[in-house]
Amino acid sequence: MAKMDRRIQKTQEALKNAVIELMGEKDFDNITIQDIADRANLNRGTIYLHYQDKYDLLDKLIESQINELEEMDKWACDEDWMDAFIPYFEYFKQNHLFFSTMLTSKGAGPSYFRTRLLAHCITGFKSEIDKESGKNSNLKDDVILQYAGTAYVGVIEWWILNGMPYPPQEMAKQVGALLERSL
Amino acid sequence: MAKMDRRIQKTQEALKNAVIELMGEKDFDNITIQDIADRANLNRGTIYLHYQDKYDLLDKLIESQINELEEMDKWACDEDWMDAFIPYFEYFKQNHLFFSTMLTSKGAGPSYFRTRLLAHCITGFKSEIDKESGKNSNLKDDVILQYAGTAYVGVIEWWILNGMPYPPQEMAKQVGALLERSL
DNA sequence: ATCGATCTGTTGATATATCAACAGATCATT
DNA sequence: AATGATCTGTTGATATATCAACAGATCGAT
Repeated sequence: MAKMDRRIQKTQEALKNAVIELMGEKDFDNITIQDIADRANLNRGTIYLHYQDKYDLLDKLIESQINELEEMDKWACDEDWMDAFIPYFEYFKQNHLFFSTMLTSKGAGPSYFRTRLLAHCITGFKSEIDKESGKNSNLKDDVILQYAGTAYVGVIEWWILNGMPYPPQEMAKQVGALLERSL
Repeated sequence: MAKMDRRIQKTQEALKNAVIELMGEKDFDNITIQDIADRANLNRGTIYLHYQDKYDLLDKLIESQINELEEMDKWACDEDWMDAFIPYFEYFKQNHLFFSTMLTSKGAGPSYFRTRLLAHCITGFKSEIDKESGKNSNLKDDVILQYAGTAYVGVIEWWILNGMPYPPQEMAKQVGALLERSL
């Protein structure tokens, strides 16, 4: 995601917010391209410059959100295991509308987003499994990853859908501690 | 203001908000075109497509705000004298950030905007002076208009700068009653 | 007084967004 | 089944926004 033309950024941002808003009001299948264009204050044709149809739009929106997470992976890497999660939970908080909408939406398959998010987390955890201390010598990587991944996603989901009852730092500390035990 | 290209609307809206924000932070003279472009998330060159310099920008921004008021004059015309002001005060409330910033700004001349607003109001009142009942037979139009205009603008200013302590309807009723006596 | 840094206003090539119009698809109603 | 209304995806002409680069102006610090 080097540098994108400002107009594309704005268009995508407007579309993202429009979709989030509309999905809060009706089922995704009942949302029309015209609705999205109107809400985003864009010409309908503009949408087709970037996407095939509304499903492709939703896909790519999710994709780009996941990509932002991947971007964060590169920066915060070798920090303390607890603090490493602070920026993530701050990010979740900033985009909580997106996450809560995507995690609860019924329309576009029962949370296709959840699946994508889980896959991303598992990929990210792969290189973090402790291979040295021997504590995992009897455990399969598959199992560890699935365990830690669903746990992590589950906590994120719980935190978002319950109004983010703890501050990001607290969540980062807790989740960091738990993940360190699991991996 | 028939129908404007969406892009121009968005650009102007972004610039308006950027200028409002920045004027809340520093003196207008110390604001750079680059600042405005950055805040509005626009290319600096784009500003020059529409304006000569930052002073022209401010002028035109004020101008367009006044124009919106003129647009409203056309619609709400022959209604009840009290209710006629409701949309105006709702409009003031919606744009209260603009009004409060423009009315307090020291940089661009001690409220050039106030002068423009007053001129607009006086123009609007011209056709509303009671010529029939005879109650104004001893009074000069000039004086009446200046009196009512400054009074009206003064109340708007007070209302905005004091956090809009009464709802728009209440303000419309009060101001409507007072203006009816004066004109 | 000179430097370096920033701001300014402008240019040209390019990318993107807009708008109006189109034909075909879908869907609800009659 | 026919009708009308809306949605869809696409097109072409046009308008606007972007970006990088430029030279000159301004200003503060050395």
